[in-house]
Amino acid sequence: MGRGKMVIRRIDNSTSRQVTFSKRRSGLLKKAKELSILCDAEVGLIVFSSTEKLYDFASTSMKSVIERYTKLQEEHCHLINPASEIKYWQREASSLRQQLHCLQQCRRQLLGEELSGLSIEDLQNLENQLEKSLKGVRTRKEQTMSEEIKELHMKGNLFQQENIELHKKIHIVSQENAELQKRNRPDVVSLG
Amino acid sequence: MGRGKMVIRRIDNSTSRQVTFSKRRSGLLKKAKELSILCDAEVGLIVFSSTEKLYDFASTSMKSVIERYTKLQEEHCHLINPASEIKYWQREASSLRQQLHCLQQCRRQLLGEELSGLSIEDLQNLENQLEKSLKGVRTRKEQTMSEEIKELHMKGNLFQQENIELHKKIHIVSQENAELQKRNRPDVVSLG
DNA sequence: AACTATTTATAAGA
DNA sequence: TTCTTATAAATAGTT
Repeated sequence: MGRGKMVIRRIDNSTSRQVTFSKRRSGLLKKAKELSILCDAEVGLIVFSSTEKLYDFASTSMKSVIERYTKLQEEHCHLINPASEIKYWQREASSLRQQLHCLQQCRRQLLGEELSGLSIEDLQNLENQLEKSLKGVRTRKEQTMSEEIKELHMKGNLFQQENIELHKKIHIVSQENAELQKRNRPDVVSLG
Repeated sequence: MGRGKMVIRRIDNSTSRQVTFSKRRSGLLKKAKELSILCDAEVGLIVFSSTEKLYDFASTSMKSVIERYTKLQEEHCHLINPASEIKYWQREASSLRQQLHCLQQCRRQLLGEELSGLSIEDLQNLENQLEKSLKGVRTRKEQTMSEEIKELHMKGNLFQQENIELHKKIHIVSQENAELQKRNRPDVVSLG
């Protein structure tokens, strides 16, 4: 719903990601509220932005929603005693380890390693992705370099200006000097 | 959004309330998911229907969302008497999460995203790495392709060989057939 | 933050 | 329930 068709994938541009977050967050909160009212449902919604900020809605109270939720989960497995909580964290760690493993494998492939086991299609996709990456990196590098060049030019110009001023000052001072020496010559002679 | 304008107020008719609940619930869950993906947000959504049924979505895990939420609310309050083992696993999960975050960032850079903040040297290194990766991928692709071609050739040859053999057999069999028919012709005539 | 061209969601009907 | 369709609502890109 907008000017263009959206692909649901992380928005790269940080600014538009922020803007979209703001718009969609309010839309989501509104719809959560509407659902609770229209359909007499108990709704709890928690959103953490990528900047760690919290936004939430609860039709009754978040405490009530969370309690009802956890109570329902506990009906199946009693997660109250420490033993099961340990198990929970073990499972959590295991899941995270799995994600890590997956990402590491992906990273190795992006590094051009561990390519055995990939089909020709996979390899083609990887090649396309790497070409895209390379293009992005080069664009960014050139941009950064020209920015730096611009900055160096500006600095150079400033130094040049300062140089000219300093030369002028030196000229003036040496003229004053010459003048003083001329005036002082008689004294010098008298001293000799 | 529908045939008529909606007033946000409890729907009296139980059937259409149910229908609306079903439609809007899926819409809400979809939008919650989209927000989490598009904007890299941690989202948790809990919905209890008026018939006590639970529907939920969590971008990470509901436990993680609820814990983050309650932790933020409690801010300082340490949960008393935590078995040190629980703490251990929490720390473990935290560390793994950090590693995940780090790898994700690395991966994004390899995908040519999130390049702001990198120095020219960083970008140069990244470019070199990507070129190396690309070379590796291409080499591997070509290798895989020529292996496949070789294999296909071999298979083709085998089939061709088999074909030749089959043709020979057919030839022999049909000759035998012709021979038998010739011999049997008198019998056939006597039968007629 | 406002505007609008579009897409998306969905209310009502089949 | 599921599909269709007319219309309301949301929102992506723009100013």
